[in-house]
Amino acid sequence: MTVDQVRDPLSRGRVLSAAMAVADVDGLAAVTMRRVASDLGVEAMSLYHHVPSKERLLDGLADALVVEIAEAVATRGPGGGWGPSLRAQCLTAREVMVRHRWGPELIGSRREVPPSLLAYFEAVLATMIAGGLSYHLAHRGLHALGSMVLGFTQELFAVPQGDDDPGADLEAELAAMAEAFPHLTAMVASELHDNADDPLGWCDSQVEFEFTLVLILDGLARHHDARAS
Amino acid sequence: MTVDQVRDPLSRGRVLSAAMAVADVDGLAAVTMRRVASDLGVEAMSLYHHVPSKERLLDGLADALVVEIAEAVATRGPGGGWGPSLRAQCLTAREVMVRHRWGPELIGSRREVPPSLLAYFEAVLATMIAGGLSYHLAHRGLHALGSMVLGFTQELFAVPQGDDDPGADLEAELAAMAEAFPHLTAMVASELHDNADDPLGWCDSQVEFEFTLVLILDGLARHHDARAS
DNA sequence: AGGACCAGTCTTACACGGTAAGGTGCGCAC
DNA sequence: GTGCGCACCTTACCGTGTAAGACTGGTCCT
Repeated sequence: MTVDQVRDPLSRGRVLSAAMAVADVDGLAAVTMRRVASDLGVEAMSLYHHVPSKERLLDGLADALVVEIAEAVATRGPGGGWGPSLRAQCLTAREVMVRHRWGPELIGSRREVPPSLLAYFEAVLATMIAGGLSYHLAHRGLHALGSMVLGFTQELFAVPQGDDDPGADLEAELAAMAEAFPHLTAMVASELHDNADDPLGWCDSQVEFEFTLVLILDGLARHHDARAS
Repeated sequence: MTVDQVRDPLSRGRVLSAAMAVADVDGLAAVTMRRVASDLGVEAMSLYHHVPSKERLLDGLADALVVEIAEAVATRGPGGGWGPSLRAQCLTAREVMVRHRWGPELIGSRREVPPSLLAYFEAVLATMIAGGLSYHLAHRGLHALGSMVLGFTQELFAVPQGDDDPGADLEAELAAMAEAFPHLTAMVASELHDNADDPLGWCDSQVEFEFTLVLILDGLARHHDARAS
């Protein structure tokens, strides 16, 4: 019979959406090629036409999560100074993470940082720069707040992959990135300039960790002193 | 032939050690019943006499990790005031996490907090109490520092499991806990007392998150102001 | 000594996971 | 029509966790 309705043709996006739905309902462990496919009314192997492997599917899922965060954060109005804005942005990000409880587990299991994290960082960074913070301080703030929301021990700026294209249009790529993430590229440029003697040391996660640690310890000390007086 | 040497008899501890060795060398994904068994010169099913399931084995692995952290932290001398001591403790904890890169992924995947986390918290808390911090402030510090080191979004104090024993010796258990973790129990008692009207609200992770967030934002603001002046 | 018991290990077997290889049917260019 | 190619399906394989039960060697009672 030709009563079969025309099936809309599946796509990477639909696969990722289905995977996210499964994770939301039944947890990350339930995200299985067969399960996702079945939810889409399709066989498992069909997914491989839109996603190269399960590991990449999970990468995509992580990225989709970060996109959701970045979008939610971007639609936060400026509201007040940079402090309150940042606060609102972080709380929004946390809301998304809480909505998808599998977030930390998934992100923790990825070897590389989801590309869309750059968009999220750009938004947060823009707020700090608009508030007049130096690039250096903003960089540290990014680490501190990033680890708050995402729960990191890992390197934040581990660039995903070595290039596979010969790098002929590497310049063009950099230019595109500069346009998409102006504050981020400006920040990296500034930090690189300040660390001209040690170009690899501009982003040392141990140093950033200690900075955040001191921030917290100082904060606790001030609360303590305030009550003691 | 009886040339077989007497094999030392395997045990939960040896299983966990082997699992940790596998994770250290080849990552968490390589921790497989067959692989762990094979490294012990044994068949996979033999592990089940010492560990009820793979999930529980991973629970045990997470706990072993936290034990390592707690022990490393406990052997840190007092050195200076509470501030420097805390700093040293947190850096030590981080060292262990960095040594076992699978730590965040594993902890993120556990539904419940490893029991030995209490020992670690007790050590950190003891430092704060010795420094004169109030139980309330110390509680908040515990959250802030705990999420720094372990990368948490999850509830820290989610008590593992409902009781399976009828609770006849629940009192005895509480007494034992009070002896093993005196500061922790005192803190909980104090916080419960302060929240007598809402006994469930003494530990609201959202509130704790916001507190830590403000700590960081205030710290950034002070750095900014210091440079502006 | 002889047999019952038992804890620890191995063997076998199954269901379920990811995915390689190739088959099938539909829409389109000529 | 005929051929092509894409999107999907079928089949098959190997690796995983683990249930069920068989095989050891030792220990304890009698």
